[in-house]
Amino acid sequence: MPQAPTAAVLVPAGTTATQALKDAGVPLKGADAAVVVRVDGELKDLAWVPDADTEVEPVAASSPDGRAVIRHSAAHVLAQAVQDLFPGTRLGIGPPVSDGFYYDVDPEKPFTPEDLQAIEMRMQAIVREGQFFARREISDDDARVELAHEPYKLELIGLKGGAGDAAEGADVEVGGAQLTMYDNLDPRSRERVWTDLCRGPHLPRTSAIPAFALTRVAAAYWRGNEKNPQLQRVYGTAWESRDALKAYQDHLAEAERRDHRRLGVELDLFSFPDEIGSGLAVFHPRGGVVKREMEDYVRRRHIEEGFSYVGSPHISKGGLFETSGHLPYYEDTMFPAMDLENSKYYLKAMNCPMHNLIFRSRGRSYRELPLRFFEFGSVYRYEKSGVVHGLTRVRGLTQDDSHSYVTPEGAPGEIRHLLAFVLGLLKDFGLDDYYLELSTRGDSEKFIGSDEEWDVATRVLEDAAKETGLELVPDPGGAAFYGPKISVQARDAIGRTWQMSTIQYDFNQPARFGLEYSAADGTRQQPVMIHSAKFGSIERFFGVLTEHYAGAFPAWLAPVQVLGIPITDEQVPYLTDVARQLRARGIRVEVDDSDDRMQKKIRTASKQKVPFVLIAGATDAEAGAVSFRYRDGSQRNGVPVAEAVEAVAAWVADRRNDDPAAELPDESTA
RNA sequence: GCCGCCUUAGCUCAGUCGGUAGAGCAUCUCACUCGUAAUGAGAAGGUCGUCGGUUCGAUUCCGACAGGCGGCUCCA
Repeated sequence: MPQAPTAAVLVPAGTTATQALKDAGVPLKGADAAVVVRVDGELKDLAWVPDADTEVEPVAASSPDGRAVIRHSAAHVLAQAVQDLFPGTRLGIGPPVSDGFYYDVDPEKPFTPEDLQAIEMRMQAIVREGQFFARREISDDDARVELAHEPYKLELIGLKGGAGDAAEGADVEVGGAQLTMYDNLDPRSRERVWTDLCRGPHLPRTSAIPAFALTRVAAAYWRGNEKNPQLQRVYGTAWESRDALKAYQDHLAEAERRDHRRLGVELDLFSFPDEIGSGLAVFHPRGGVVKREMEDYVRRRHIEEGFSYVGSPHISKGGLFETSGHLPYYEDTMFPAMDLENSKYYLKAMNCPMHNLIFRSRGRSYRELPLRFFEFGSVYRYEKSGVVHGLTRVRGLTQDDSHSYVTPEGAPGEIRHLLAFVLGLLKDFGLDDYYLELSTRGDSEKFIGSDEEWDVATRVLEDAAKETGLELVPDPGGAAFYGPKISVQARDAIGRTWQMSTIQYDFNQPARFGLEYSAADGTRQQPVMIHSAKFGSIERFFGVLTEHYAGAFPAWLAPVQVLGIPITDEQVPYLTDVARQLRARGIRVEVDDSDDRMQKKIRTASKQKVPFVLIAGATDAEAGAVSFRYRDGSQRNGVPVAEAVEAVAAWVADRRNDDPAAELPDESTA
């Protein structure tokens, strides 16, 4: 990415920043052009004229701030185009966001895709015209008169200064103490053709927007509150150059290709039959292999880390969830109760109450602690219909859920242990793009327990999280009702983040369940319980992994690890024997004995993303050899069968996450 | 849950300005036996998401419901 021209420039009193930059030789055209200047951390228009000589820092179009300015200006052009084409449309807010911008508007009728095209064309016309963005200060009262026909803007005027709290993005419109309007002026007549309440800064002219495109239209609640009316949110993206826009669009296209929902169909991994219901997945044999490999590995690792594998049912009488405290808080996200034998039975939405009962099944000694229960617990949550999304947001999921029961003194050590375990596991699966989030108590009444308890719990988690050296993002108010949590947020192919692993410190449930252990001095003490899910949910982790590898799973996870392709039918028995030897080593291998031509079989294997393709023709068979073809198209010909079997078996046994290829050593010692 | 859009063969999609439909891939059959991403020919496959309404007639128009997609809100 190009670097901002950061060398400071002196703007003499009474001179425009533009003139000073020009005199200093700072570029004003192109991807590195200065689009605004920074003065004491504040961004100013290029037309800004200081009262006294002032040092400024040019802000390049390609810098994060520069892009935000381009996008903000593009949002204005969007709103202008909308009002040109659909007079009477009211304006909400139009801030830059990551990778683009949006403008919330309230038109007579929702926009159609054709409307979107028309808006984009009108925007292009406005950009070509090269209208000036002119800043104008205005008093609150004058603004109320001028914006009398814009009810949403009037509301913003009242929020001035504190606007950042009022609505995400609102502070870009009315952030400061002094209200400003930005007028769009006709380049020849200098007549005002459009105006908008805005804090700025903006590009000098509409023609300075280098490249933009509208992306989609959707509804959004005014000021983010579902009680408010829904506006039409038009999304767009804008960049410092056509190339940057193109690169972004290519990125989106690539993300679409990696979409786990698409790959799930193409690779025959899983599906969501309508007959079962929304958000309820079935895993097909190939997806089942991946899922089982994930589970086998994570189960083994839990046992190695001192966890005991336990089991619990999928439904329970409601009293259990009353005791745990879940039912009063989350009844609306649990499936409705079944009435049976004068009891209400619920599908479980969490596993912890069941594990608490295992703890309580007999007297516990401090000598047993930390006591660690783990299982693949299937839970059901009635997610709202609009939020269900592939495997990443489902209504039936399986958590690799564990609960550690520890003495209060033992809690910090156990949390460090869990955190190291979790991060190690993610790494074993090749996931490394993530950060930590610390979710703490908020103001809401849902959080139970004393301030002191929360403080202790939060500090313990925070200390452990900081020790990892990973980025730690605060998430106030995001905690569970019973305690704070650390979560690992992983980024998927499209840059969305998904909560994966969680570690939660819980001092409430042990009290609610009356959990006790006998301490060394003979007294009865209450343990602390620490909830932890490593994948989070198997389904979500599956989805994220699928996108991470674009369906080309590491060999140890791949549904089919080796595919044998004969050059002619003659080699089928030969390859079948090779397959037998591989199968004896635990390798998942198939031989393609279909009628297809060899080239077609290779194409099919490539599309199925099989890591090792073993080809054998007469030459190979006579030599007792096979030829490797890897996913990247590279080859290794004439490899003796014993060596080939060993190479594949070793690669898989090593759980290597990189892609096998000819130029890489097949036998890893690393 | 809210707003908008969408639902035609296993998959991806044409199409019918209202007269019950078509392609490619996949599948099956036959021929071909081929050295690193698509051999050829043929066959089979759909009460056009479901239910209701309008109509002489609905896959097409209208409504409800279900499912999907994009956002918003939510996410123990």
